[in-house]
Amino acid sequence: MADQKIPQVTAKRLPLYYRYLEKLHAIGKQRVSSAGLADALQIDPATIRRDFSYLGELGKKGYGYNVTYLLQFLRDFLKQDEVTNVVLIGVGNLGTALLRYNFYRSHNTKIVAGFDQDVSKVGTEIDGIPIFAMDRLSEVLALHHVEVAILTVPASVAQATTNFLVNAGIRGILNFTPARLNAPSNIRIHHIDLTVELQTLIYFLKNFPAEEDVNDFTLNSDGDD
Amino acid sequence: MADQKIPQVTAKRLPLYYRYLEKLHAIGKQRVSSAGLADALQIDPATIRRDFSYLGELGKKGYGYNVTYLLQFLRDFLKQDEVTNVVLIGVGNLGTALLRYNFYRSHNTKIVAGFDQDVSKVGTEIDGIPIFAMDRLSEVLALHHVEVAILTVPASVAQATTNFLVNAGIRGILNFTPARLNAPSNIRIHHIDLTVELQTLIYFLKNFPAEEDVNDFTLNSDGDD
DNA sequence: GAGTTTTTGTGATGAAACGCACAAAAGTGC
DNA sequence: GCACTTTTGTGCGTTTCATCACAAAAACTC
Ligand SMILES: NC(=O)c1ccc[n+]([C@@H]2O[C@H](COP(=O)([O-])OP(=O)(O)OC[C@H]3O[C@@H](n4cnc5c(N)ncnc54)[C@H](O)[C@@H]3O)[C@@H](O)[C@H]2O)c1
Ligand SMILES: NC(=O)c1ccc[n+]([C@@H]2O[C@H](COP(=O)([O-])OP(=O)(O)OC[C@H]3O[C@@H](n4cnc5c(N)ncnc54)[C@H](O)[C@@H]3O)[C@@H](O)[C@H]2O)c1
Repeated sequence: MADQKIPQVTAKRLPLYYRYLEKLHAIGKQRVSSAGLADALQIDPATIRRDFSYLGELGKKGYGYNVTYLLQFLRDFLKQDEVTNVVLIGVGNLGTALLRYNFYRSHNTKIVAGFDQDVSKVGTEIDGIPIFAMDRLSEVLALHHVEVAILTVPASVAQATTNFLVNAGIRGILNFTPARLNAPSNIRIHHIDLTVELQTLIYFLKNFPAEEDVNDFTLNSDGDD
Repeated sequence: MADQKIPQVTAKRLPLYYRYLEKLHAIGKQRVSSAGLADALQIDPATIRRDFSYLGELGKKGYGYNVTYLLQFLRDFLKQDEVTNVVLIGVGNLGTALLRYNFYRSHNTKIVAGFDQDVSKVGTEIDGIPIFAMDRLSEVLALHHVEVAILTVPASVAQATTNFLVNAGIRGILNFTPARLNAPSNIRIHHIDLTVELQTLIYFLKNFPAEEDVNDFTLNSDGDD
């Protein structure tokens, strides 16, 4: 793989570009400029060009970017033809919504199984996705080559569940609980804290009424966050 | 309001501090150091001290921070005693999960109503929260002094719905749809793109297997914002 | 109460990301 | 095929955020 060090923020924007290019391709558009992308995605055109420049010289001066070529390039780069299987732990309100939302329909990610402690849920299916008891975890991970888990259990059991997941071989966790999880440093954890997102929006609204927009993918979060 | 310019990232971390201080207070802890907070929240202690320093000199050298005092200070600063009413537009899978999750239980934010186009949903209640038709929006906003909306409609109607919301007086939108919304610059929009979050996690996992953790609020950055 | 330890608040430095501005290349029009 | 327009790729200054490192202050110890 010829992927050098791509800045974190760039890696977060690539799926956005990819998604919009799919849309352009679907409506038969042949070419697009950084300015065109900028309008649609509300990202500075220079930032977009810089992002692409990390991947190579993908455009042509005076022309812009060829939609089909760029789309294919990003598909390869993001490995969009390989399907990634994931599991979901905690089939409650939020977990059920995520199971029902079929990521696979529009993306290369598939939730292959749900897990829950509640015996009344075990053995059922949600939109064709089977729900298992926790003690079947290792088995299912091995069968479907799963390394990523979505965590939607109550915060009180989040750490214990994490330990269990790590032990079973999970390497990445998308954590929806408000708990800050401890795990070995080779385990990648992204936090999505919906309560904080809402609180932060309200805070900015109350305190900086007429500020400019700020893109906010999870700083996630955020992170990123 | 004695709030100067607080860095964006700091504003996103304050609710995290607040939440943890509540927990400490509940178990009767009197004092906490930046190192103690750092351990629990996985944020560098210098960053934490710097964050607090924007708000004033809240700690005491050689002692740390008084939990009760700091909690009260943050409560005031974040205006945690004022309840903020919000509405939710699009009572589908995700919308229903959010309605069922009572933000109010642990925070100062209350979803007072849901709205949906689907007549079979209008007139029902979810956990005591009434669901209205879209044409009742202005009325409900005025009644409850609502300025913030959570948007969980299909992406295809997201822009039209946004226009409608802005027109009705909404000033802040927490957008769960993958659409990039256009709105006047005085409207604050935060994006939470769950698909991108998942894709980004997988990307990092595939390409940088043994990297260090990166906080990702939403930014979530958000991050993400 | 003198000496030791703890811990803050912040100056200084570094790292990451953003976006201006422009040369160079390619396309378009006549 | 010449003049003009479009648009990329990137050098570079700016902004934003993270973290080191340390003096100063307060708290403990005995
Ligand atoms: N629902 C939301 O809108 C929302 C919003 C913000 C944050 N969250 C967070 O997301 C998480 C899930 O929220 P929810 O509303 O879906 O809660 P929920 O109670 O509806 O669902 C939790 C599920 O986890 C299962 N569970 C409990 N202990 C378990 C264990 N040890 N192992 C496996 N499964 C277990 C329960 O049986 C239940 O099905 C919580 O941490 C919550 O704080 C949810
Ligand atoms: N469910 C998830 O886990 C998930 C994950 C990622 C992104 N999303 C995004 O969140 C949004 C909602 O997802 P969902 O799974 O809840 O979808 P859904 O189809 O279950 O719910 C959408 C709801 O919006 C209502 N609606 C449709 N048009 C409307 C209009 N013009 N005005 C008012 N209401 C209208 C529908 O009646 C429905 O109740 C989508 O944009 C989706 O892309 C959802």
